[in-house]
Amino acid sequence: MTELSAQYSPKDHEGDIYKKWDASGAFQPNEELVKQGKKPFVVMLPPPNITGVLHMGHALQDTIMDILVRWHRMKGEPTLWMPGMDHAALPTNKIIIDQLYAEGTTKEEIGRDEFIKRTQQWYEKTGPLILNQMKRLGASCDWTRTRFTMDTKYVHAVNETFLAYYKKGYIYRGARIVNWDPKTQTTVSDLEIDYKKEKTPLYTFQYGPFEISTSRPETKFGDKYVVMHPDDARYAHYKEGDTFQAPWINGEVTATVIKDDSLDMNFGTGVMTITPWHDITDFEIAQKHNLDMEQIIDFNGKLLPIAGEFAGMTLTEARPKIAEKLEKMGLLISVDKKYEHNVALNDRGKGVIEPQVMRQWFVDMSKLKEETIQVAKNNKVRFIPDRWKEHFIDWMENVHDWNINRQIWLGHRLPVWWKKGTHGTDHEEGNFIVSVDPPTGGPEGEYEQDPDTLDTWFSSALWPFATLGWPEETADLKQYYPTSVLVTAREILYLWVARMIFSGLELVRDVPFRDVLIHPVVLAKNGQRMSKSLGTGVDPLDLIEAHGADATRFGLMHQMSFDMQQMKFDPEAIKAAQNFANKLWNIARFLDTLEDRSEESIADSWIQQECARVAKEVTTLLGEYKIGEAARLLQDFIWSDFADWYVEIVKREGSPKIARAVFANILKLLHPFMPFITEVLWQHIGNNDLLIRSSWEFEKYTEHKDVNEKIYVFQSVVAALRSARILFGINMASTVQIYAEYSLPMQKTLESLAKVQVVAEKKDSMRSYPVSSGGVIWLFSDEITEESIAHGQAKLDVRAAKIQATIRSLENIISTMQSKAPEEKLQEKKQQLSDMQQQLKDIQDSRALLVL
RNA sequence: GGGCGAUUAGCUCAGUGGUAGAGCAAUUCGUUUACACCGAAAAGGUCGGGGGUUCGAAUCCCUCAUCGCCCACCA
Repeated sequence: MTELSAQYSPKDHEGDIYKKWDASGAFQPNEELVKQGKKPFVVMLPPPNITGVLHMGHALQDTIMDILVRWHRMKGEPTLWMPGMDHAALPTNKIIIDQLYAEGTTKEEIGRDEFIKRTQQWYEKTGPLILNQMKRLGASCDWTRTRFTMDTKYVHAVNETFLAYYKKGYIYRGARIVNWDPKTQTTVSDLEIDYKKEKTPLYTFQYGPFEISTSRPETKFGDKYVVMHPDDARYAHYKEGDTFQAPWINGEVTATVIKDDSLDMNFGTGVMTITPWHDITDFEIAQKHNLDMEQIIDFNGKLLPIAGEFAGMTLTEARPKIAEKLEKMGLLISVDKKYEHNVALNDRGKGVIEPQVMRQWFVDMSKLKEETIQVAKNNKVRFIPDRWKEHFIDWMENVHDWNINRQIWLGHRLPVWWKKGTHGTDHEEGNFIVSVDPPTGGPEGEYEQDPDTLDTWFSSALWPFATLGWPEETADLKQYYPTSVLVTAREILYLWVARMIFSGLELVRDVPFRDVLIHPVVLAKNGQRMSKSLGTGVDPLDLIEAHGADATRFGLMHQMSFDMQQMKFDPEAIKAAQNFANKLWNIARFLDTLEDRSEESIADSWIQQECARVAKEVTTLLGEYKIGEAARLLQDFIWSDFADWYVEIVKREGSPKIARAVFANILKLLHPFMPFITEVLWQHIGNNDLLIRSSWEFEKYTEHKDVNEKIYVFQSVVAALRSARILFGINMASTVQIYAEYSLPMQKTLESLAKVQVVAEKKDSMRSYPVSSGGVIWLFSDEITEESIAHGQAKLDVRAAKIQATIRSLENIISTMQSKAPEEKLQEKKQQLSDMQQQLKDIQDSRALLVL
C-alpha cells in the first residue's frame, strides 16, 4: 500500500482515474442486465452548442446528471448517459460569415457548397472541446455513442420527420407575418425574441375625422383602414365599411372604417390605423376582416417606393422627417416624448425585428399540442419542481403555429424540391415535392432544393430518439426509449422540452422522458447574471484547476436546491468542499496508521448504526431528486460524526476493522458526488474492482436506543468538561480530576479525550459542573481560582436563564396541548420539560456549590 | 398587464405549526495517533414591514415593499 500524501492533490489523480473508468467500459450500459429485463436508467445530455465552452450552468447541470447516473449505475441498473452536440446554426453561421469577411470575401462569392465545406472543417476543429471539458468534471457519459445533430443518420431523421409531418398535414406553407431580422437576414421564432424598453416619441396625428397615435409614423404610408372598438360610444355613429377622405403623407387617401373588439378603448383616442404587413396584431385584424395588405419596408429595413420621396431611407432616418412633413401639413396634434414601448430584438445578434409578411413553412400546432397537454396533465411527464407543470400547460394551450424555416445556409436544408424558378414566386402552388431524396428526372424538368434551412430546435426536438437510431427500429431505441429524466434549465422549457414531447409522442408514440428536472439558474454572488462583459463570470474549469473536480461538484451541490429558481454562486463553497475532500483524504490516511486490535466498543455499534441511517436517508433523498440535501447530510455525517467523534474514539478503543468498513461505505455513499477522490481511496484501501461499478448496498438501519443514549452521555460529558476547562481557566495541558455520580461510558477514552482522570470517590475540594444530558460531574484542579469561579457563576447564570425560558415555553405548550394534542406528543413534551427542569436544578445546585 | 420565486446571523443558504440552524468570515484558546485545507470554545438573529388565523407562526392566510426571473405585448 502506497503512503498517501499529507494533502489531497486532485491533479495527481483525476486524469488517471478518468482513463481507468473509460477503459473499463463502465460508462456503457450493461447490455446483459438489459437482456435480463432490468429496467434501464437513461439520460440524454441536452446537447451543448458545438461552438460553446463549459459555463457554470453546464457545470451544475452536468453534475446533477452525473450524480444521478452514477447512483443508478451503482444500484445495478443498466445505465446510459448519452452525450452529443448541437450544430448551433445561428452562432456558427455568424462565425463563418465573420471569418469570410475577414478574408475579404462573402458567402455568396464562395458559394453554398464551399460554405458548407468550411463549416464542416470548423466543426472538426472545435468539435469536441466542450465534451472534453465535461470529462474534466467527471461526466460518465457513454462516449462511444456520442451524437451530433449534423451526423448523416441524424440528418436523415430530420428529413423523415419533415416528411412525416407534411404527409399528416401538420406542415404547411403559407403567407404569414413572421419576425424578420434585417441584420442577420433571417426569420426568428417568437420564442427567440427579446424585448427592450425604449423611450420613443408617441405622435398623435389628424387622420380624416380621427386622431390617431403612433410611435412609428414611418410605417403609415399605406394605411387606409381606421379601426375602433364596436362598443366605443364615441364612435358609434361610424359604421363598419364607412369611407372617408383624409389628407395624408403623400396625398389624399380613401380610408375605410373597421370595427374590432381587440382594441383597447382606453388607449389614446381609441382609434388606430393599421399596417398589416409590418405589425402582428394589425395583421391579425386584417386577416379577420379580409383587408388589403401592402409591404412598406423591404428586407433590409429600408422604405419601398410607396414611401415616395422617403423611399430608400432607413426607418430611423425617415421617422423625424415624416413627422416634420406631417407637422407642416398641419396634421400633427401632439407628441408625447416620455412614451415608453418595447422594441423587439433578435436574441442572437440583437438585430431589430421588423415583422414582414412572407411565405414560410409552419408546423400546425393545433393537433400536436393536444396529447402533449394530456401527458402533462396526467403526469406521464412529471415536472420537478411541479410548479412548472401549470406554466407548461398554459403555454401549450396558447401555442401558435411554429415557423420552422430560416434563411441561412447552415443547418438542415428542407427536404422540399421546387420546380426550377418557382420558389418565391407567385407560382409556388403545386410546384414542389416534399421528399428525402431529390426527385429524379421527370418530364417537368429539373428541380432545385428549397434554399432555406430548418430552425435548430426542429432538429433538437428529435434528440431523445434520433440519437437512438430512429426512424430505424434499432435495439437502442427499443431498449432505451423512453428515457428516464431530462435535466434542464427553465429557459428552454418551451423552446425545447415542449417540442421534444410532442415530437416523441407523434413519431415514437411515447413520451421522451418521465421526469423533467428543472434546475436553478446560476447567478453571480451579487445576484447579477454571470457574464464576461459584466466581469461576473466564473469559469468552472478555473475552479476545477484550483480546487479539483470533486470540490467543484460538491460545492455546487452543497449550495443547490431544486426549490430555488436561482442560486447566487459563492466560490467560497468550492473552497469549503475542497477542505472537505482533504478531510476525507486525511481520514483515510489516519485509518492506514491504525493498528488492528480485536475489540469492539459501543462507538462501533453507534457509527455502524448511524452510517446505515445516513445511507437510508441519502437513498431516499436521491430518489426524490433532493441532491443538495443529500450532499449536506453526507458532509455533516462524515465530518461531525465520523471524523470529529468516532475517529477520536477509535484512536483509543474499539475496532479498526469496523472503522474501515464504515469508511468504505462512506466512500460508496459519496462516490456519486465526489467520484475521483472516492475512487482513489477505494483503490487505496485495497479494492481491486472499481468503485464506479460497486454496488449501492448497505446494512439495514435499526435503531439501538441504548447505544444512542450512551453516546449522548459520552458526548455531553466531554463537551461539559471542555466548557468547564475554559470557564475555570484550566490549562489544556493539565489533567483534571473528576468524579461522576453515574457510570461514564467508555471511561478510558473519555479520560484521554478530555484530559481528565476519573477518581473513585468525591473529594471535598471538588467543584460541580452540570452536564446537558443531566446530572453534574465534580472536578478538581489546582488552577481553579476565585476569579474563575466568579466567571463560571456568571456563565452558568446565562445558561440557566436560557433554560428557564425554554421551560416556560414548554410549560405553555403543555398546558395548551392538554385537550387537543395526541397523547404521544404530550408525553414527549412532558419528558422534555422534566429533562429541562432537571438541567436547571443541576445548574442551580452546581452554582450553589461553587459559591461555597 | 399576468405569473413565479426570493427576503432568516456580516456573506451564501437550510429550516412547512411547538426550545431559531449549517458552512464560510470575524473572536478566544490549542500542535493531541490523520488533517492548521485542523480541533475546541464562545459570540452573533424582534426570521423584509404591517395585519389576520391559532393556546402557540420563520412556517398558514391577507397586504405592502424590495430584488430576480418568466410569459404576453396595446396603436
